[in-house]
Amino acid sequence: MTGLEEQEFDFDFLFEFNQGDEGAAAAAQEHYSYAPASIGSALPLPTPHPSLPAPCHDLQTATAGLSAVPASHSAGYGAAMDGASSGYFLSATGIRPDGAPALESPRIEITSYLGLHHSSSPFFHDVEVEDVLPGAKRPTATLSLPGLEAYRDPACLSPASSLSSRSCNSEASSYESNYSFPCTSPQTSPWQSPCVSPKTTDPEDGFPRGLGACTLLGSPRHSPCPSPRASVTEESWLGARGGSRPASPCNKRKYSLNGRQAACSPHHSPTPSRHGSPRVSVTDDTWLGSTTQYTSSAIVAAINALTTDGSLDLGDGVPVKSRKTGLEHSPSVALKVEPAGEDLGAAPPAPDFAPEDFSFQHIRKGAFCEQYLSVPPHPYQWAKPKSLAPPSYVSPSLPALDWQLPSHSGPYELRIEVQPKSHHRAHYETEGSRGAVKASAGGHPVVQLHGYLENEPLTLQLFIGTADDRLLRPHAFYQVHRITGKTVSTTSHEAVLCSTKVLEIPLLPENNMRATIDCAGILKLRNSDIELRKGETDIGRKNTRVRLVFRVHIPQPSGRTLSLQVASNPIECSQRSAQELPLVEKQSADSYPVTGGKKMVLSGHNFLQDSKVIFVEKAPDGHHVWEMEAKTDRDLCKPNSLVVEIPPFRNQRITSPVQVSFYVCNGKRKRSQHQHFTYLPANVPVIKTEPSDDYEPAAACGPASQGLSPLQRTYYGQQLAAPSDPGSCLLAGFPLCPQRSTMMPTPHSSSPKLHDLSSAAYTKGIASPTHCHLGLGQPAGEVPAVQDVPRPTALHPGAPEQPPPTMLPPQ
DNA sequence: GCTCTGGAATTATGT
DNA sequence: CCACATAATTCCAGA
Repeated sequence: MTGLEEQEFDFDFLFEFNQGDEGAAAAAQEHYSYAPASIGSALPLPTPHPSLPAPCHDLQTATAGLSAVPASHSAGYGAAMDGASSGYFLSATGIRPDGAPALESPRIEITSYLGLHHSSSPFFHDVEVEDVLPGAKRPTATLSLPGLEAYRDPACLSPASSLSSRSCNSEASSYESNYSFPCTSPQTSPWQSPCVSPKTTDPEDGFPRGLGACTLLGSPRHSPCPSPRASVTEESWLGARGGSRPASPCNKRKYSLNGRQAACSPHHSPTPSRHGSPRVSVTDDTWLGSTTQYTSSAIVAAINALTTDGSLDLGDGVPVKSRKTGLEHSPSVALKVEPAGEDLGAAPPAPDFAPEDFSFQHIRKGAFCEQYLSVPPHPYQWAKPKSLAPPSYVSPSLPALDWQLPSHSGPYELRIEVQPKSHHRAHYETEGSRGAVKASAGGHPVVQLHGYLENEPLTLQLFIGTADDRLLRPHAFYQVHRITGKTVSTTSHEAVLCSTKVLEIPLLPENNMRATIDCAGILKLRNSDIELRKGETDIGRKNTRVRLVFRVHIPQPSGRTLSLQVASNPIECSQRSAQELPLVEKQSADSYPVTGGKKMVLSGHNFLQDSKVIFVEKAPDGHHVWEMEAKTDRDLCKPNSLVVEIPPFRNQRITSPVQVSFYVCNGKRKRSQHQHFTYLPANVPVIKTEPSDDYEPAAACGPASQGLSPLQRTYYGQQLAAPSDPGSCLLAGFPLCPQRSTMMPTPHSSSPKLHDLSSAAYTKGIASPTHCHLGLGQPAGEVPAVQDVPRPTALHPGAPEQPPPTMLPPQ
């Protein structure tokens, strides 16, 4: 709350961070040989990388931009990163122009990358692009280009997405150590920074209320596409694509075969990691494994965090297709897409806002964008589109999208009053919009900021986040899609942050800081487009659950900005799942003594009389240690509810809580996501204690307990710490989920908790050395709500990483 | 004429 | 390398 506290937090955070970094760094080095030098230096790099910024189009441009901008934000981030950093950053920042060192590394990678591509040929397009660009820059530029295009813009493919989310932030988040740090980090930082930098420093000023500005710079890439789809008029796409399908598929496959490798190699060069199978990473197992890696990932994360945008993406990430599309489509894209206006990119700021926009919006855009974005004209064709890109502003100071933020702090609480339906069929770029996300009871989700008594309107940011067990972060395969039309009553504006589309919705005092979200649809990006991105480690297959993530940035008297965030319950976005797969939305109990026997009511969808409920205990390595089919009451089974008897745990003598999971199975491969459940020692009181119990045990037990992932532990701990939450924990019917239910946000077990944490809690968690060592990024996961404007960064805890073994989504 | 949808054909990917 | 199953994408058509 107060400044003091906040400061403390930050402080702690930093402190840890540093430690963490070191550790991480060390780890990283261990893992990656190349890393050492590069990493260390790299991080600092913050420098922008020319390439990055470049948004989109032009290398040149980008470059220019970079230098020009220097990266404010990078600085900020940088600081965060290196521990020492702060100082470090500063210097860097100030200096920063190019930070030679940093650049170098990136460049190198890039170059290679390019070269590879060319040679590899798979990505022809890229080549072309490059050609366009002046050779000199190429190295850097190259990267950017890809990214840009990738970005989707145009038509592309997954424009937005492509980079999507993660790029910036996430990567790190990504967690996976696999990454090629080398590549990534360097790139990332550099790039991003560039983006940010522009203005970075104070972005805030510009933003009035917290918006976020966006950024686009980074966006450059975005811009291009930003919405390509979003606005999408898909038409363009269609046209462009021609054989759209072919394209993607083809590409994809190719990639997988060649492309990927090719790509990898290049990229990899630096990094070995990525190994070709990014996909792998996703799986649970992977995670588990990765856990150890945290450190490295943490580093990466940090880096990413620092960098605002996801440079990586751009560079490598972009799939060939994208490029292609970009080239091909861009023209069209530019035209069409944006006309709509809204979407980003295209149009200049003005359009969107138009009448509706509020003054503040205008302010932002105009001012910010321009300020920050001063994007040079684009020489190249495709450049145009990009330039059009919207104005997003990135404010360096604002927390990266993959940072974990609390939902409440002091008097403020950002709450989802009406949750979205658990199913929403996302639309592809090739399709028309499938409408806005709706509430289960009809109507639309509603979000409200409580405790805000000022008269200044604020901006509510909305983006599509992940719904797996890992820390919440922008979803790489889905983007929010702005819906407009007569049926939409809520004004909104689309911006792109680090390749993640963000819908900005005004929160007005006259409306009690409450907003009905009837303007948000969900766009599905082709897996093939995203998976090819350079830093992308997540796999799209079966990764169809998302959460709506809302953020609000509240200016504080002290000049800092308090950022709050809440995530909705998970939303299944695939067509098939909506029709066949069982889905558990709620469970009447989150924990129970090992004796079992209690009836638990599951609410959700697609339950059948033949549905089976399987309880599973996984070892840290992901292997199933125990499986038990629970008894279900067929008579009470309804499509939306299922009564199951909690089976006795295999070990009746546990002394600390053991986390397991269960899922509903309708046959063969029709299984729901795993739901968390905690078995308590026989004599432990069920209800309230849970959190605490879990926590302790977890800590004590260590991995063995397995069930508890680091994250969870953290969460629990946090909860405990936070006074406020505790109550919530109990939720009437749903102990575990309390948060969900109560608070709202969190869908999956873990995340929710995070959100709830109070700042204090937050701090706490982070602070604990333990966490750091663990690598947890978890702690890091959450970031202090308040940030100094200037400081942007910091910490990014970045490291989100931590994947709890258990948590991983099963599927 | 256009958007929103539900359904389903095709294509891609994993085993 | 083929066949089969399942997931992902693209198309269609009706409201």
